Amino acid sequence: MPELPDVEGFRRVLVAHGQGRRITGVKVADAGVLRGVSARRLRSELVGHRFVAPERHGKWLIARTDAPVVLLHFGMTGALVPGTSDDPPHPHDRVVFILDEGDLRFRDQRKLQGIRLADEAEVKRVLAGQGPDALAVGREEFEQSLSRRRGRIKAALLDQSLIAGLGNLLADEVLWRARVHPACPVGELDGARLRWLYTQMRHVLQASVRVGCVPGRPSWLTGERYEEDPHCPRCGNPLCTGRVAGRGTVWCPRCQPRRS
DNA sequence: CGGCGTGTTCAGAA
DNA sequence: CTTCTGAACACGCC
Repeated sequence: MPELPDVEGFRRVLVAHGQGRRITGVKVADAGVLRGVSARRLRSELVGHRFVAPERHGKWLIARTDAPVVLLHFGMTGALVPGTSDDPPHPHDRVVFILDEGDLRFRDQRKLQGIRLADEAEVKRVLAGQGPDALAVGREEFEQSLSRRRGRIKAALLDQSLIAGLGNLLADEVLWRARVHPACPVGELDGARLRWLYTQMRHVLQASVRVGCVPGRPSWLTGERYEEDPHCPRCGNPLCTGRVAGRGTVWCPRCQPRRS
C-alpha cells in the first residue's frame, strides 16, 4: 500500500484514534519489526505517555508523544489500523499500541521496514536523508533538483533523497499523465516539461491524499495496471510493461513516446 | 520450484 | 562523485 497518500491516511488514523490518548500498553507480537529498540524498552518508554499531533515526511510517519517519538515506516505492506480489545488479532498485527480507549495496530505482512524509537536528534538524522516532501515541495525547488540530475526520470522520481513520498505506482501515474516516457533521460526534459511534470505530480498527489490512498480508478493508470490485458485509459492503446529503475513499470507507448 | 511485489539498503560496477 | 544493478530482507500468491 504505502506511498505518500497512504501514509497520510495513517497519519489521519493516528489523529483520530491516538492523539490525546494515553498509552496503557504495548503488545509486541513480532519483534521482527522493531528497529534498534527492544520490546521491553519500547514498552517502558511509551507506557503512561500520550500521543500528540503526528507529522509525516515522505513515507515516514512521525508519531510524537509527550516524551519520545515513534518513527514508523510501512515498507510495501504495512498499515496502521485502529481497533478495540474486542477485535480479534490479525495474524499480521506485529505491534499493538493499547490506549486508554481503543488501540492502534501496526499491521505488516512482509516486515520490510518497521518501528523505531527516537529522540529529536534521531528524527533529524533520519529525515536528513530525505528530500523535500513531494506534497510540500515548491515548483522551483522541484525543477532545480531535477535539472541537476542525470539518469532516467523514473529513477529520479523514486529517489527519496531527491523528492520524498513517490513510490512505484505514483511515479508511473505521474509520468503517464505528463506524457513522459519513464526511461527518458532527465536531461532531455526542458523547463516547460519539468513544470508540466510538477503540475501533474500535484494533481495525482492531491487526488490521492483526498481519499487516503492511491486510487485504483478506471480513469487512472493504476486502475489498469493489474488487468489481464491492460489498455491506456486515455487513448485505448495496449499498455507496455517492462523494468525501469529496477521496478515493474507500466506505460503507454503512444501517449509516452521515447522522444518528446 | 521459480517469479513477483505500492520499499530500502548495501556492495560492487560503470 | 553520481548512477546503476543485483541481492538481501520477508511473506504470500500465483
